[in-house]
Amino acid sequence: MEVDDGSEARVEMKGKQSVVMLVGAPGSGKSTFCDAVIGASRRTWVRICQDTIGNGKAGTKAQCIKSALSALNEGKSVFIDRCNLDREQRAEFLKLGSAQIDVHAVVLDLPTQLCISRSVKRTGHEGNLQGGKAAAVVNRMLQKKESPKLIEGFSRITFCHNDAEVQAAMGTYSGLGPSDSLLPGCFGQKSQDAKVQVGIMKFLKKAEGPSPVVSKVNSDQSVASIGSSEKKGASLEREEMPVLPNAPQKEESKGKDNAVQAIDKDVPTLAFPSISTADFQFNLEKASDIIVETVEEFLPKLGNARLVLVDLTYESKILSLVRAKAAKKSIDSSKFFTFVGNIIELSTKRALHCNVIANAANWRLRPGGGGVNAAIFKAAGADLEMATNDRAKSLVPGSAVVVPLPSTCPLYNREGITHVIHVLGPNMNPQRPNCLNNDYNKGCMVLRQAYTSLFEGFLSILKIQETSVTKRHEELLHHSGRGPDKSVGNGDLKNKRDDVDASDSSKKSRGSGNEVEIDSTRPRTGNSDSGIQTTDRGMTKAWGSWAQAFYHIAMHPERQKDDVLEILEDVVVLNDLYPKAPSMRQLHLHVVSQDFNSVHLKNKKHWNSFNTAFFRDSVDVIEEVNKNGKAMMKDDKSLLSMELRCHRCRSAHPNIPRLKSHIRNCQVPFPAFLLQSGRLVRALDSN
DNA sequence: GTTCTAGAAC
DNA sequence: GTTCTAGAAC
Repeated sequence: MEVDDGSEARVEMKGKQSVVMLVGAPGSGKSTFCDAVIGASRRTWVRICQDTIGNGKAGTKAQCIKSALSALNEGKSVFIDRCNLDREQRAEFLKLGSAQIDVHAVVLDLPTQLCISRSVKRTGHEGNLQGGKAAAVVNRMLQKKESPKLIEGFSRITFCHNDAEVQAAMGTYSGLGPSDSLLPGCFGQKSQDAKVQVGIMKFLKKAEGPSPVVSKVNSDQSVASIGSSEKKGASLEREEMPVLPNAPQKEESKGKDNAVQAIDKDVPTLAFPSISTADFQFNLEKASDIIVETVEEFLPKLGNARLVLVDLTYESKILSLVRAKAAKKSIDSSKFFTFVGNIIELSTKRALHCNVIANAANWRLRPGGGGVNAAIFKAAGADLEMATNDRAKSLVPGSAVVVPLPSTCPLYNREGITHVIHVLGPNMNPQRPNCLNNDYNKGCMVLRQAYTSLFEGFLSILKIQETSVTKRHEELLHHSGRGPDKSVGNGDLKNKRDDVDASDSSKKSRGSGNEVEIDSTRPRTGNSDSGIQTTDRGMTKAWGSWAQAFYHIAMHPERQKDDVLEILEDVVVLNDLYPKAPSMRQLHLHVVSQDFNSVHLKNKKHWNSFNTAFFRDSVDVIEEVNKNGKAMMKDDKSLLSMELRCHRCRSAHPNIPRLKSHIRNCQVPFPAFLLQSGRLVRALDSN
């Protein structure tokens, strides 16, 4: 399996071709997707659209196949731009695949309402699906849809549920050079309740099979065990993205596109324009390198926060360069992606919620001029001018200044933007003051400084927010009646964040339950899209960042090639990240040996997690699932602090070193319960 | 989950 | 004084 590491690793043979089948309802953006990739790609693509294939009019599936074949024969790659919603429709096109030709699916699974509203609104669409009929047609089609599966013959399937994911996928395909190929596998699929159980049971059946996996390290006997990391009421459900109580439909009635799920509103996001490439005429190739490199450097520091490079049109050269370079570096596209839209109306017009935006400012920090600077100052009104003036009077190239927006500011009210970061890049335009005269040595350095200052500014906002949220949490816990401290310096920022929290809460609480308090006080960083889980008792639970490792692997197994042994549709097989099996988020099944003589087993909690009732054997869990449909964890922390007893002879020992020296020599047979029901599986021919 | 460390236990 | 544990921080 090759991995895109930015080197030549992904090159296979000369001229690897792809057939990419778009899967989605009318209005889901299939044609836009194809056009964006074709416009930016270094590979030759042909879009085959059934709506136009008959001399500009609708044609047949057979005509599409014929055109696809001839394009493939010419060495081109092909987009199949038709709905392809059910398996039967897709089957014919899958036959186009071969050893040299991968067939991929890109599933544009956007909200039905959005597809309908786009279909209804569109004029002159090739498929002639306009007006009121569209809603009925889209609805009917979506009722019949079957999600594509690898088993149909796709080598890669990418699911997109919102605009951001669509643009990330565009970036991935735009970045493909003529001889590149993408990793196989299924990406971005959301779990569906019913199917999940099936998937897990399939996996458990494998473990029950005749030749269970045998632990490779110093084991004399092995047992397959199941470990769910749920502490309370664990049921065998795969993790899925938490769903917030208010689905996007509410706002759709206002006629806004709601492509991005409500969940995105909780993710701190910086939207920034390309600095210096417009008015200051900075070289695009160099600028895109600097953007991607600086982003790559900052992403690990940003926790769950996102960076989004924004430009006005799909034809934007800088966006496509950055998309391609970011894809080549395998930058996490959920953390950094490019986005088409106007930076001052991303939330209301494009459903991308950004709490911070960057302004490509001028050195005097004055409104006017053109482009982004003029637009932002105009949209923010006098509030931004005053707030900026409080912070700084001018900027040197390569620096940035963070300006909190007062709550009266229209950008704050309408778009939910809490801060603007002004940033000044190098000027390469001889028509403008302080031109660098084509000195790109200096120019690149200054541009890099500019992005660094910008991202550091964003980081400082995140830290202030974190402190404020934690503080609020503490206040709630202690039922403190006093107001927030009015400290000098960033005191106004702190208050502002509190305002934001309050407004978030009131939005969420409309018509929904009373989980708002927990939601609005939870830490905002470090738990990302994944760290909060609602248990079946309606409580929310935060996972520590360490416990998320499996989640990240499960979501993106292709990025962990050193640890991952096998990627199946429902299951990832990997070497333990920690030599001693950890309690992690994500249902996982361990292979554990019975010697317990490991240097990594260091304390009481370690020992007792394997040698008390806290430990659930896979045999028992499977039986419980078969009987009750789910399995429960032992909800008893005291099990982990019990006295230390030998797992063979049950003798008690005062501390870990004494216990360990005992178990090295204890030869008493294993207790009876372990010997029953196939709990112990013998490894090879040793005893 | 691991690492670090103060303080308990020896 | 050294060993070990338990809790906090990561």
